[in-house]
Amino acid sequence: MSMNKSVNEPPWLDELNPQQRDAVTYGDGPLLVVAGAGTGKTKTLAYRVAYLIARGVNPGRILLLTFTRRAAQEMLQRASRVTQRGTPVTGRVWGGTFHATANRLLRIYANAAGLSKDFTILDQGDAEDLIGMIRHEMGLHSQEMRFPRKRTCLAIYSRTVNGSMPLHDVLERYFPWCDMWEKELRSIFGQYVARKQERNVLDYDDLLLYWAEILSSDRLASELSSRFDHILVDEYQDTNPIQARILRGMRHGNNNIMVVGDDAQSIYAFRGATVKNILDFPSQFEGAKIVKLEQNYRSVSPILETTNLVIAAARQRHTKNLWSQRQGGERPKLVTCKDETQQDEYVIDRVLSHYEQGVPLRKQAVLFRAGHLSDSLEIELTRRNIPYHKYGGLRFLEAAHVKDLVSFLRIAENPRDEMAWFRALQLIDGIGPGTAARAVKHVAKEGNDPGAIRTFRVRPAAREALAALAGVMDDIIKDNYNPAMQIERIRKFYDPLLQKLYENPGARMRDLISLEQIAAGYKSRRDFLADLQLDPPTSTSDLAGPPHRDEDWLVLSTIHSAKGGEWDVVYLTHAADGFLPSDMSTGSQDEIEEELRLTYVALTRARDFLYITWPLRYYFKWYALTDGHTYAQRSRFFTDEVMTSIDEVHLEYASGDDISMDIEAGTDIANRIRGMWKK
DNA sequence: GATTAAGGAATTTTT
DNA sequence: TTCCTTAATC
Repeated sequence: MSMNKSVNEPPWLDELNPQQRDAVTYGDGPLLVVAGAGTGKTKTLAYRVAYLIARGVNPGRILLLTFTRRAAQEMLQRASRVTQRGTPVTGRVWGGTFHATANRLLRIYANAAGLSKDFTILDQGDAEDLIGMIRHEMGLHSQEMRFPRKRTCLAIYSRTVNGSMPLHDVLERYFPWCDMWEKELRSIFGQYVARKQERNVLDYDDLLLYWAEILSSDRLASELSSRFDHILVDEYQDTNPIQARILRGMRHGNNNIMVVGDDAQSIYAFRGATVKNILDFPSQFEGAKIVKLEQNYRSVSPILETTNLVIAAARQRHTKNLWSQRQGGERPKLVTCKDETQQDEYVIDRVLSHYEQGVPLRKQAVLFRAGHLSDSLEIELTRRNIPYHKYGGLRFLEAAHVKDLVSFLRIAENPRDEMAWFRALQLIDGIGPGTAARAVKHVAKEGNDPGAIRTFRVRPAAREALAALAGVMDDIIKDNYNPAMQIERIRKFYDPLLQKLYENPGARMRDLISLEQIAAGYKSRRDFLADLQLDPPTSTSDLAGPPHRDEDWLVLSTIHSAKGGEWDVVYLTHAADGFLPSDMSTGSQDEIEEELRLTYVALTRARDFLYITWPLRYYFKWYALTDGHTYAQRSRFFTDEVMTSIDEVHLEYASGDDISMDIEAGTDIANRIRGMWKK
C-alpha cells in the first residue's frame, strides 16, 4: 500500500504484525499467503474481509471459500467484530464451502448448465449405491470375479473427476490392482453419468464439475466472475485441480484473488487435493504477491520445537521457520500405555486434572486418525458422565433411519430422484429391490408424477402400505407445508415402521425428532436438503438439540476434522504404526508423507500442553471368535531425533489390570501403603 | 419374486 | 462386529 493512504487506514490494523498487515492491506490483484500453523491465518482472512468492506467494497460482492461453513461463519463474525459496532454487514458476504457455493450458483445458472433447478444431491452413500446398482445390472459381481467394490469404483471415479486426470492414469497410479477392469469401469462410469443426468441428480463431484463446465464458456465465465469483486480462499493446500480451474474461471473480469494455505498441512490427497495448487499459484495468476506468515502465536516453544522436528522429515515442502514468543511451558509427553484401556484411563485422568486446574473441557481435545478409534474412550466417558462432542467419523446423515426419512423429502423435491424412490419403496413389506426398480420405471413412464405410484400394481399384501406412502407424498408436496410439518407428516407413516425395522428404535426416534427441530429453522425444503447434505451438522451431539447452551464438553475429533482448530490441551491417541500412519496408507512414499503431515496437523493444534499416547497391545475386537492381540510399535514419525524434544512416560510396566494410571497418584499411593507399616 | 438364514470378507480420512 | 452376497425357503 502506498504511504499516503495510511492516514485513512482503520486503527485496528495495529493489531496485526507487519506480514499480516501486508496481506490484509494488499491492493488489487492476486495474493498468496503461505501461513504456517498457528500464524494467524484466520485472523488475517477475517481482517482482510473487514478491510475490504471498510474500503467500500460491497460485502455482497465478496466470495469467501472455506473448508466448512463453520469456518466461514467464524471468520465473518470476527470481521464484523473488528469493523463494527454497527450492523453486521458481513452477513451479506458469500461464505461457505466450494460445494455449497456451487449448489447456490447452479440453482441460479441451472439452465446454462443443462440442469433443472430442482436437482437433488446424492451423498456418498447414494452415489455408491447407484454405482452398485449399475454394476449389478451389468453382471459384474464383485465376489467371484473380484471386481472392485462399489466403494472403490466410486473412489476411482471421484479421483478421475477431481484430479482432471484420464481414467487410465488414475488406475495406473492409485489403483493398480484394478487396472485390468479399465474397460468395464469406463462403461460403468458412462452409465453412471447418464443415469444421474436422466434423474436430475448431482453427486458431490458434479457440483464442482458443473460449476467448472459453466465457466468454460467465456460469456458465462464473465457473467459469473462479474458477481464478485474479490475472492478469498482458505486452506488452499487442500484444493484439487478442478477447484483451481474453477478459481481461474471465476477471475475473468478482474484478478482480485487471495488464497491462504500451508503446504505442510495438506491432508486431502485422497480427494484429489494437491500441493501443486499452491506451488503453481504464482504462474496461474500472473503478478501474484507472496506473503509468508512465520510467527506462531499458538503454541508454547517446547511444543513448536517438537512440531518443527516432525515436519522436518517431510521431503518436499516450502521451508518455513516457525518461531514463537510464547516461551516457557512444558515439553510434550509421549506416553506408552499397556493397552487401549490404560490409554483411555490416562487421557481421562489428565483431562480431569487439567479441568481442575481451570482448563474447561471444551479447551481440551482428543485427536485420532480414524473415527472408530475413539469407541472405547466414548464408552468410558459416558460411564463416567463426562460430556463430549465428537467431530468426524460416522455422520448423522448416513444413519439408515435418517436417510429413510430424508428420501421422502427428496422425492417431493425431485420426483425423478431414483435413489430416493428406491429407498422409500423398500420400506414397505413385500417390496424388495426388484419391485422397487419396476415401480421407479413406472413412475418415470407416467411423467414422474409422484402420485403415479398409486397406479403401480403390487402384491396384495403391500397395497395398503403403498397407498399410505402415496398419501404422504400428496400431503408433503402441498404448498403450505413447511419442512418441519413435512417431516412430521412423514413420521406418521415412518415411525411405526421404524419400530419394526430396527433394534434400538428409541435412539433413532430421537434423531428424527432432532431432524424435525433442525427443519423448523428452514422455510424451504430445498435449502433444508442442501444444507443437510452439504453442510451437515458437524458433531453427533449438535443434534441432541440445544438444551444446555453454555454446557461444557470435551472435544473428540478425527485429525481431519480438527483442521483449523486449536485447544489448550491436546491428546493425540493411537500414535502407533498401523494407525498413524494408517495401514491403508503405507503403499507409497507420497502416502506416508501425507500421514506425516497429518501427524503434524494434529500436534500443531496444541497451545499449552501436548500428550501423545499409544497402546502397546491391541486386541482384535472385530473378531468375536479370536481373542488374540497384537503388539504395536510406536509411530515411526516419532524418530529419535524428534524424541529429543519429548519427555517419555512409561505406563506399560505398571501392574494390575484396571487401576487408574495417573503417575503422580500412583507414587502417592505407593507412599501411603508403605506408610501404613511405618507407625 | 420376496424374505430370511447362513456364510464370508474386511475395516481411513470428507464434501 | 457389521456389511454384503448367495442360497434356501416361503
